[in-house]
Amino acid sequence: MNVRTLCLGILYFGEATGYEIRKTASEGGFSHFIEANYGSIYPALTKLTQDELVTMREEVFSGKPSRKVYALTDQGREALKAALNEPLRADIFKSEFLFLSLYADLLGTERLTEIMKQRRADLRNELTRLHDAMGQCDHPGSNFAIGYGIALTEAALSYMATHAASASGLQVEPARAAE
Amino acid sequence: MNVRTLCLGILYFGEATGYEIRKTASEGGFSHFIEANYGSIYPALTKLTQDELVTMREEVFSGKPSRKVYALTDQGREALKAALNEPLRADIFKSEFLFLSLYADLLGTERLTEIMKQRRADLRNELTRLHDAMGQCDHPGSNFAIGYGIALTEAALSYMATHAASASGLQVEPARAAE
DNA sequence: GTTCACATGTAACAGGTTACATGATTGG
DNA sequence: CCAATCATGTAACCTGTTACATGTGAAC
Repeated sequence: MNVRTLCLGILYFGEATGYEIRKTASEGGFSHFIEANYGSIYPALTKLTQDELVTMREEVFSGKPSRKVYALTDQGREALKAALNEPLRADIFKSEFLFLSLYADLLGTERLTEIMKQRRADLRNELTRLHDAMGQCDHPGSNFAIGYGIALTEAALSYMATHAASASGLQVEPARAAE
Repeated sequence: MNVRTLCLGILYFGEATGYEIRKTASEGGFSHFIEANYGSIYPALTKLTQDELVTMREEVFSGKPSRKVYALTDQGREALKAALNEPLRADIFKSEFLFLSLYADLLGTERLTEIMKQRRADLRNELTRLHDAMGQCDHPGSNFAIGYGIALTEAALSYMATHAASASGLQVEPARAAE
């Protein structure tokens, strides 16, 4: 799923500026399964406007920075539909954390425990963020997606809790084997 | 984490060909948190050989396709360590499936149920694959990573099960609201 | 007065993906 | 005989990331 479709998708819920689109994608309820930054969003919006899939209205206030508000056109809605009907791609999951965990014996206890601690903190933050997002919206599709995120984050957290001991265990094992 | 580090990491567990590295990354126990294909692996291995982080030995059998077996050098092991000690990047998770679920009302019941069914099948397959991988290795780091994958996949599956009804629910909701 | 949130955009660059190109061996 | 698996590699392309560049208003 490319940035174009992402923009169309977010604009489906209502008009927005590039700034707001990025915020929704990187901090809002969508952020756990989507990524996008300015460098890709702004050019995409320009292109989308040229293609007449969105309209742009510039709001200028004297003194204030002007904002460009984008809105979906009928063509844009059709383009979104078309994109949604294309063959579904598999999820992408890349985790440096899990990659690192494979090399626990190269890492040293200190860094390893630091990493495990950090990860649990990150997961707790993510969970809070998701609960907030859930509270702020009653759209059924969003609730399904956010609920999914909550379920997985809770599972991760609980796995970390039951395997906290393994953090050191991972590291000690090779030495034990040598005894 | 780039393909270079990935190659070093896989070679840490023993020598391998480019073909085998790709297989480990895309089908083996690592595949749920890593991705890599030939187009990036082969050039990376060539570069790594030039930089003397790995050695290459060509095995030629008359009639058979020759294979190039790569192995980590001491320098390579150090480079891996260095890479592992760099600041840890956040996980990347992108899901077209969850994105689609936001637009259930645009999708039509047929496609929606099809997608939900497919996803549950995919998750079951993934779970089987992970259990197999777990059975085939007793390295503690790998077990931690695979166990993590199993925990999350099970959570996803169980979420799908309890929200299977929502598949149609998602779709029906807007219509209900209009009644 | 300084930091944070709002707000837009460009350009160079890195990185990886897809498709192409080729060929042997093994098992059904 | 045909499909799958083993096996290597290139080149064009796309896509997105990072860093840069700039400026206002509000809150603390």
